[in-house]
Amino acid sequence: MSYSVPDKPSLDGLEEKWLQKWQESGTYRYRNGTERDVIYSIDTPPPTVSGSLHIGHVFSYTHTDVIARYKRMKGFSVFYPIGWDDNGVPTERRVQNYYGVRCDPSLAYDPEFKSPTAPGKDQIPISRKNFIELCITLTAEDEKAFEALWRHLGLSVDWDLTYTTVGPYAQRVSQAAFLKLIDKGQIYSSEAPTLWDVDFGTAVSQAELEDREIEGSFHKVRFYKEQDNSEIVIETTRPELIPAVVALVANPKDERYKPLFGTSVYSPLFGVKVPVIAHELADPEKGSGIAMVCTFGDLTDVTWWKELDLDLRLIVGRDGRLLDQEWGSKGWESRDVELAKSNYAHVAGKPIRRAREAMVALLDEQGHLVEPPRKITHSVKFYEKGEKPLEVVASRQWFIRTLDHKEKLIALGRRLNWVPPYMRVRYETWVEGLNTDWNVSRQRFFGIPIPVWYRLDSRGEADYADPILPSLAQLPVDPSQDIPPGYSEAQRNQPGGFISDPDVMDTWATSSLTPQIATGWLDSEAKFQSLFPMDLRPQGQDIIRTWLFYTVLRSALEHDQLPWKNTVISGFVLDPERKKMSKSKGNVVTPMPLLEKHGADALRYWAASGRPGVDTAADDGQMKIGRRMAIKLLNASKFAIGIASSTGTLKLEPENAISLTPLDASMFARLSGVIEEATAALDAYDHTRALEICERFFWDFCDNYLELVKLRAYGRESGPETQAGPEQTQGTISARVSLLSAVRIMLRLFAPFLPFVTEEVWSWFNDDSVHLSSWPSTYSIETELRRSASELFGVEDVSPASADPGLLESVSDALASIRKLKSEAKRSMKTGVEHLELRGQKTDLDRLALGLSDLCDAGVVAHCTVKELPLEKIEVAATLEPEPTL
RNA sequence: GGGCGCUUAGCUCAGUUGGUUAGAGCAGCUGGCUUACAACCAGCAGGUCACAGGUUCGAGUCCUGUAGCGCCCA
Repeated sequence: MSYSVPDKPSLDGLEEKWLQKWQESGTYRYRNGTERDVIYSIDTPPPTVSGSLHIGHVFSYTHTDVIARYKRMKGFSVFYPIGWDDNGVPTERRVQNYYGVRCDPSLAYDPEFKSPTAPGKDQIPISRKNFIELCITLTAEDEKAFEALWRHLGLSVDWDLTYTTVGPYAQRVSQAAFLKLIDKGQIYSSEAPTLWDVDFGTAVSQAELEDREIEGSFHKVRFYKEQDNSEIVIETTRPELIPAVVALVANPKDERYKPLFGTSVYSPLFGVKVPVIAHELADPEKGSGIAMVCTFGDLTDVTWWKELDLDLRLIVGRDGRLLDQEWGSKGWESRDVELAKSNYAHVAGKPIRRAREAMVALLDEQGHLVEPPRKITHSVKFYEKGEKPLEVVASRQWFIRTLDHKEKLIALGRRLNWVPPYMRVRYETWVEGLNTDWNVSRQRFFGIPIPVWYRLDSRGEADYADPILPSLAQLPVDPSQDIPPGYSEAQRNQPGGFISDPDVMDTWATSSLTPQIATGWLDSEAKFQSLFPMDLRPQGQDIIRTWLFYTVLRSALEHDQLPWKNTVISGFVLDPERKKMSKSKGNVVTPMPLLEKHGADALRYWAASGRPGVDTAADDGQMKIGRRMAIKLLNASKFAIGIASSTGTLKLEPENAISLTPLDASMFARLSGVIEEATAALDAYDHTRALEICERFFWDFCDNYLELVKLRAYGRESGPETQAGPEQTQGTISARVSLLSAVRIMLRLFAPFLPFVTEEVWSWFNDDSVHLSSWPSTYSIETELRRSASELFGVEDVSPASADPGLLESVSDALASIRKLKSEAKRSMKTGVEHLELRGQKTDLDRLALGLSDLCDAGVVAHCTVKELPLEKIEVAATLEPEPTL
């Protein structure tokens, strides 16, 4: 082995150099293992590539990479893929904004279509197929940006395993899982009231909801009793829904309304007769205590409609406008049809807000409004990506059964190892609070199609109860393009023929299958069994209720077990002022400039200093410390390796065996403890503690151990009085062997955290990659010593002296005392000490004696004496050499 | 309204099952160009562990309550 240590080591250029070498030599390639217990498989979060790259990605992906690198060094075959989440609404929205287009499914495909280079003022309508092509083009671009970031950061993923959530394989998995759920009766379609975003034109699921406080108004509105036309006053925030009223409800215990239960009232403006009914969900404290039930204003209306078996009068369309109605026809009876018609004409076709204003004006004009509307703020459900309150519309949707499995899902959650453990609570409260099955239909364009067709009868009515399914071998299918078995294209949309399900799946319906997609579930049973259940799911706390929950659900339904053994939940990254980052505040920190400024190792150091689950600020200071750490590693290693491998006139002839000095042995005794603690911390996914432990040791190694041994390590080869004796020669040999071994071990300890600088230093005196070396153990210290002894001196027999872990510390303490004396005297550290007196108890002094010559070297002590005194700790007194007179 | 987490030095954070005098880094101050590193080194100073009770021989740590901050769910 040759040693090539640069004179002026630098971090510059390390990243380009090593990224290229790792890529060329396939350092991180997954090596197929067959035994499950020597494989470590990671279910990496596929980032939404249409989303912005931000510092939060660097943070949590670094945590995962530290674990991946650690496990690789521990000898596991690490399965570490990455995926791109290209699916769904974020991509559609980005394509719309980027190209200035919108999808109009009624248009025909235009193969000649060229997207504008910049968005124009008005969005250009294009066909679904053209739109999807743009989605694919743009996501491919976005993936490159993400990949560049990940590579720059030094993530040790195997890029050959990359998948996407809209690629052909993901489609196959997603559709196959869908069909299997139909087989098992765990998925069903139904025409049901559904939460609906009118802008996006799609249904949304419970997991995508967000409560927001918005301004609204309470309107006191008169209804009229059937018996005597006397008035009864209700309060509502949704007066535009009065045409859709189907009942009034009050609490059964409410004395005010008890006499009315079972009677009927007429609605104002439209004269629709509706029953007054008791139901415990009616809150006597709210408004006048009696509520108007409409189909549908909110989810409570849905509950009442179901439980009380009420009529259905739908008036809100999917575009968020009031639908036309035929007053007087069945279901739209009125005691004054003409009045209803003329009043409804004022609101029909209008969007919700405008309809509301018009309705309030009508109520006021015709004397149905008791008093002017009263402003309130109230909590309303929104789609998390939406801008308008959700409406409830009736539409056909596919649902995966979740409510039936709550108990099982909670039990599974308790078998998962959560880091930190309290994150499990979030999962449990979410599962406990579920109130609807999972709606997986989305009325969007870019996504994985729901793989079913429906037969049309002779009148053109679809048979939804018995859909036509493709075979598994046929997948992936696009029902809007592909033809069901036994039919021809000519039969599409024809009576007696078929129609395709028009919808795509919820993004999460695919993302919840990342373990199956990544591990090749449909490809190779052997491969799948060797990787699944996976070992680790790292992810953010914000998607416990979505990604984590859904993945557990799918695994439970498909495999009847957990999808992984461990989950590590990362906290948020806050801005440098410890405020939450958000686009609207403009305080989002982008990672690339930081990577360029501080370097990947520095950024990784910062990330690794954030514990799982703990919110961490994007702190410039911490990154600087990381950079300093990397530079220190360069310098200290250069020094240690340089001394160890130096050749001079000094003749170093080891005996048959090399024996370490007590001080050197003490250093290794401490290092051994560091290895044990760091290993235990990483096994518990506490990367921060592992880093702290190693860092503490390293800095102490530099400040004390290196200073103590450097003269001895050089060897006294010059000067008349310092003719090296055999003992001194052995001391020099011990120091050199120790320095080389310690550096090799420390580099391996830091390798998962600082992959670039450790690899660089490693390359100075090793032929292989530090990242494919083994993680140190107590046992490997001996191996390392033998290796160094063999390389440096051709001797393999190293007998460590009986190690006293406390010796290095007590010698270091004594050195600190000497430094303090010099510092207080305002003298340089190289100031000579004419006479040093060590005072303390005999046992302490005897111990110190084992490191005394090193202490005197480091402290520049000429003469040293000891004095036994009953002191708790060693104390020192020193006579410094006189200040030079100028 | 319910739940979870946090509150320790000017700042950012450690602090294992309760056990000497509560630690580190940054910032500050005083020194030092010491041939690995001035992007460095040495030394110093800095804390009523949010507050109030309780358990205990002993509480930053366990229990109860209060306040503030953050997040999740209604």
